Order: sequence, then C-alpha cells, then structure tokens
Amino acid sequence: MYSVLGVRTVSGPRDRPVSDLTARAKVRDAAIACFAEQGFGASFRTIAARAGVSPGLITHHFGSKEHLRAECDAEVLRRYQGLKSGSIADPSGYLFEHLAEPGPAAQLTVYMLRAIHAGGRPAQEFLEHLIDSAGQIMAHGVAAGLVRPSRDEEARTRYLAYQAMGAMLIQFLTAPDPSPEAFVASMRSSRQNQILPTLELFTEGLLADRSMLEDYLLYLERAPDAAADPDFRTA
Amino acid sequence: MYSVLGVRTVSGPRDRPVSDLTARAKVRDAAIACFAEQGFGASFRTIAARAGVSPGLITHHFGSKEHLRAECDAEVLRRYQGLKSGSIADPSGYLFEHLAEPGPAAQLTVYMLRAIHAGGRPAQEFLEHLIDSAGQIMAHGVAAGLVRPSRDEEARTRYLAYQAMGAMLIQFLTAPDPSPEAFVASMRSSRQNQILPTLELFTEGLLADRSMLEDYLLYLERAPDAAADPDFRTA
DNA sequence: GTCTATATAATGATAGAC
DNA sequence: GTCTATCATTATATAGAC
Repeated sequence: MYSVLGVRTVSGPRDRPVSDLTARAKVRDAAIACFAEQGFGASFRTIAARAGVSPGLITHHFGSKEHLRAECDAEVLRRYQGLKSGSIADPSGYLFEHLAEPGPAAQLTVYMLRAIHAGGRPAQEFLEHLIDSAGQIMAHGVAAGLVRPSRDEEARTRYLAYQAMGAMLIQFLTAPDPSPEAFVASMRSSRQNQILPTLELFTEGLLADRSMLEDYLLYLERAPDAAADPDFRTA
Repeated sequence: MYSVLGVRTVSGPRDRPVSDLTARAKVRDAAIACFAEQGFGASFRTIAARAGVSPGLITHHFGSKEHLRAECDAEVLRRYQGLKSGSIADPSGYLFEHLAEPGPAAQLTVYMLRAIHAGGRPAQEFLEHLIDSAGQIMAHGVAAGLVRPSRDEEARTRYLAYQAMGAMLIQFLTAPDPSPEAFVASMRSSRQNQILPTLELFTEGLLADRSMLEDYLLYLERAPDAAADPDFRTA
C-alpha cells in the first residue's frame, strides 16, 4: 500500500512519525490546520496548497470531503486523548480552566470549537469526550475534598461542561482574530475578567437563601418522577 | 452597517404595521423566517419562494445579502426590545430561564442564536443587548434581596450571560431538529436536567471552602492592578 | 415595481494522462 | 500515486424586458 517503511501494521502509535511522512498524512494534517483556521468551509484547493499537493489528490485519497473530515476528527480526538492523560494526573489547576489553556494545543482546542460550532453528530461526539474529561476532574476534586459533592454528579458535570464550553465558543465566535494562536492568547487575558465572578459563584453561590433549593428537593421527594414534569416552577 | 439602535427611520415603531404590507417588508419577514430556520446560508431563491416573489426582486430592494441581513437583524432586535419591556416588569421567573422560554417568540430566540452562531460584529451587538437585559434582571434580584450582591456586578452579569447563552447555543447546535418550534420544545424538557445542578450551584456554590476566593481577594487588595496580571494562579 | 434571463465566481467531484 | 483539465452544481449579482 505505502512505501516500504510506512507499513500499515498494528504496531501502535509509535509508527506515526513514519507514516506521517506519507502524502496522505500530510494532506490530513494540512486539513486539520485549515479547518482549525478557517472552519470546515476550507476548500480542497486551500488544503492542497498547504499540503503541497494537487486538489485532485485529496479526492483520490479520501474520496469525499466528508471522509476527509471524519479522519481529521478522529485524529484530533486521538491527539486530545493523548494530551489529556498527562494533565489528568495533575488536577492542581483551576477546575475547568485547563480546557481554556491548552498550552501548545491551541490548534486542537480551536478545531474542537469549530467542530462544536459546525454542530451535528461530530459536535456531540467531541462534547461527550469533553464531558467525560470534566467528570474525571470533578471526581478528583470531590475525592480531594476541594469540591462539594453533588446530589447528581453526572448532571452537574454535564451542566458545567456545557456552560464552560458554550462560553468559550461564544468568545471564539466574537473574537476579532479567530486564528488559533491569537484566540488562545486573547482567552488568556479575557479570562482575568472571569476569575472574580467564577470564584464568587463557586464559593458563595448566587441566591440569598436556600428556599428555592429546599422547595425543589421537597418537590422531588414527594414525586420521584417529578424531574420529568415540565410544570414545576422554581419561583 | 449595524448600529446598536438599528432603526432606519425616526418616525417611531408605529408606522411598521403599514409598511409591513409592502413587498419589501414581506421579503424581510420571509428572510427572518428562513434565516431562523436554515441559518444565514438560506438562498435568495428560498426566501423569494417564501415571500411569493422572484429572487431578482430581493436584490432590487436590498442591493445585497449583507444589507438584507442588516435589516433583518435590526427588525429582530426591535421586536425583542418590544417583548422585553413586558417581561422586565415581571421578574418573578427564574433568573435567566425566561431567555430560554420565550413563549411565542421562538423565532426571535432562534434568530438571535443563529446570529451569535454566525459570529462577528452582529453577534456582539445581540450579545450586548442580551447582557443588558440580564443586568436589569440581576439588579432587580439584588434589590429584592433574592440575589446576593457581587463585588463586580457588571463582570458577574457578563459572565453569567455568556455561560447561559453559550450553553443554549450548544444545545441548539446539537439538537436533532433545529426548527425554532422544535428547539424551544426540546429546551423545555432538557431544562429539567439542569434545574438541580443550577439550584445547587446557585445556592451552595461548588467549592468546599472559601480559601480560593479569600486568596484572590487578598491578591487584588495588595495589587490593585492585578486583575490585568495574567500570571495569577488560583491554585 | 416586478419579472426573466444571464453573468460571474467558487465549490466538490470526475476522467484520463503520466 | 500524482497530476492537469474539466464537469456539474450552486450561489450572488446584473441587465434589460414588461
């Protein structure tokens, strides 16, 4: 299939540096870069120019744009999982902030934001993985006594992940320069305005008394299936 | 151009019901509907078909798609402001939830989500108006003693608005049926899973102790310009 | 004011030479 | 495997008839 050295074996991720020399991998990496910088509307010609090949070659290797994107999605997710395993062991950072501060992984972060932005099933897939990561971090925090336990850990993680990723997405969509490097740089400064509100909310909450929460807990207690009842009013 | 007020004439909103009978207004309303349902990629043909005119007439009246969209943006914002004035006086609802439950204004909500989704300056304009509304609601809550005062009300409002709108946007992007009516209906049920996490967070916070907040407040006290220092670590 | 017909540009995908 | 050349589609915008 490929050159003598670029063997497609199951020898694990260590053969990547070799296979990455193939034109196919060059196109894939160029596509990841273009998709991160310009969104999935990036044309074959743009990708081909970046990869140093002809537009026709992309179709030859990947068949269609949909297949090309699927392969890019998988590769980005693979690299994200690799990054994650390193940072999970060190949850000393500030809860979700590490998601917004990917260090050298600016391209991966922006690619995932683009994927969420494009919507559909790929967006759901990425979100599920991000929620999974967030769940592990939350579990760490609870186990370490830093984070209060929740009455529904999964729902809380999902809620927080949606809020955090959504706010980041909006910042990205309204950023003056949407290039990956410029965006993560702008995030680093704009985040300063969010530290105080975040710490206030996470430490002291927002409501002046516990009545709303207590009322809802009583409501759940009396009607166990009430969580599916859309008629409950919290006020 | 997108002015914040976005009103074309100074003759007041009362002349709209008359001008709404013109073909120009029919095209504009059809465009608003199509943009809400399909995004701003909706073609002139689609809009023209819905308005019952020819595609060429759109160019004749609006010159370009950019101008057409600008006029739609202004009209949507105008209608939103009209709706808002009615609900502000009744903040008995649940904080931000009224944003997610626009009742008959499903089209307006989805249009604004589409505008934020498309990004750029129009997204910023809509967000500023939403933040302004949220600020008024928060001020009401604080004045009524329902909501704890913040050390920086503006920053908190901004933070909460970004989180709430971002989470709604992600739900919209991953919704199986993105039509305005189906989306607000799905929001109504999925919101049930968010009540408990929201009430927990808003009532009890997330962190087990006050040390992170206290440390940051001390940090701010010692260095008044520290809010712009990106080197502060909260952990 | 409104329409039909067309200009122009860009896209993804294809066919065949080398 | 890689390229050049081309097709078919779609989009906005224009020109001119009625």
